[in-house]
Amino acid sequence: MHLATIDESRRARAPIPFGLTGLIESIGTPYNYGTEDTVYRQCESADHWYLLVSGAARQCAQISDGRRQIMDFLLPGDLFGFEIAARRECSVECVAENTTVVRYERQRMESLMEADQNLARSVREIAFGSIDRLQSRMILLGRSRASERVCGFLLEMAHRAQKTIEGIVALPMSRYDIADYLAIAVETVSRSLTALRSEHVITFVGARNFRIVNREALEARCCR
Amino acid sequence: MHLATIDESRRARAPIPFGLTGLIESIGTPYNYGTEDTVYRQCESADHWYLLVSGAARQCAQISDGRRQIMDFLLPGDLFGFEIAARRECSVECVAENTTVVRYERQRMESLMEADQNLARSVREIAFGSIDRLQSRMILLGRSRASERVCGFLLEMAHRAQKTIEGIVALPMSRYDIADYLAIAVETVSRSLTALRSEHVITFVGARNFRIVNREALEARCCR
DNA sequence: CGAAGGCTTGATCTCGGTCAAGGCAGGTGG
DNA sequence: CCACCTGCCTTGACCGAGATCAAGCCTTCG
Repeated sequence: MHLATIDESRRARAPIPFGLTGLIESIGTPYNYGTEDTVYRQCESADHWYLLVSGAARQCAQISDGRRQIMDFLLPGDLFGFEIAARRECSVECVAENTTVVRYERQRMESLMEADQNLARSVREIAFGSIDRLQSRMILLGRSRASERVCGFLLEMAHRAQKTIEGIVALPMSRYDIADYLAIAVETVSRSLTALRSEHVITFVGARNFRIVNREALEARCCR
Repeated sequence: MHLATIDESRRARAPIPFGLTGLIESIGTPYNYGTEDTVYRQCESADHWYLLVSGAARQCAQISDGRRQIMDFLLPGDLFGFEIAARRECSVECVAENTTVVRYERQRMESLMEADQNLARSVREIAFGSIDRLQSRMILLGRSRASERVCGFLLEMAHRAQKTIEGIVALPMSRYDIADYLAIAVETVSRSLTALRSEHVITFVGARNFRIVNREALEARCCR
């Protein structure tokens, strides 16, 4: 039931959240990136907020042992970069070609929120929504098997992604990214996907596109 | 470095956050609970915010397989219960005798925030702070060994707890609660604690109180 | 005193991490 | 056009951390 929560709150804010549409031109600055480009790095000063408009990115933290944890994948409509601290906790790197983000000065947003109660409430709700999603993800990381995480991930992507022709869902990120998002090994991701394919739950169109063949089976495998 | 983040943001908001001190009398209603009492349950309607004043509580979600995940332990000064959804995602149950919370009507807080920019900003910062802490916890759950989790937990408790005489730190919650918080088995919690004790990193005063003997060793074991 | 719940310890088993290798597709240079 | 390389993905074999099962201990409470 919590995986559903992820999707609902996600869907609610995509593709472009609240009244930001009008703000994009007025106070935001658009930027364009390619694959593997960095929007910002861990420990840089955190004085901007961002809105991802097109493409995809990953938000990740480097662990001291060299591995990394991907906190979230950022898709069109996602607002990100509002740390409370002065420094970035995570870096944000693009995973898709031609990724566009709009950047807003934090100070300016602050004063804008003072003036505009609707904006203030929207931002608050986005923050609370993030908390809900993070809690759901905590359950996923804490209390589920590797194969369940993969199923949950596929359902999440299917729900968030703009559906293309015939229900084909794109996976813009690599298997390595998926592994670091779900906190399991690449090999395990691969094995889980192979299992789902050989049991006709999903099919693949190349390595980076899939289609759900048996949604019931997929859902049954994710919540345990 | 992320475990440190947990502590910092935590300390910043305890014992009583921002200007709520004045609000407690004016618009909040105090409630008193005993051990195992429920403040609210999963799926109840979510139209109040709460401030924990004394005692301790756990915020937890029930998983379909019967297990549970404890999202957070609530200690004095913690504000909780701001779901975006209409229904509670988690239940909150007290773990200590004589736990006091103050309840605020959400509607009333909303309108108060419209009037008081400082309050609005404070709430926003609390929310962003929660996000930071949740992300740190995600790293903990995703990318660390069982023994590291236990060490991190002890350090967190030592930092949050009001220090009693001679650096003795109370663990108000049971081993089962700790296990569900760290997403490991009770037996593993017990074994890790035993190991730390037999290596003279900590000592116990009864089962529910401990003292850090060798802080360096404890810190070295948690961040990997 | 006995019962119950919390805590600890031991024995066993299993999921998934790690190591190793091979397949496949796209890009580059001869 | 083919050979080669490189990066990504998949598959297999093995092993270990930790879950699970089982049992005993200690404290508290009726």
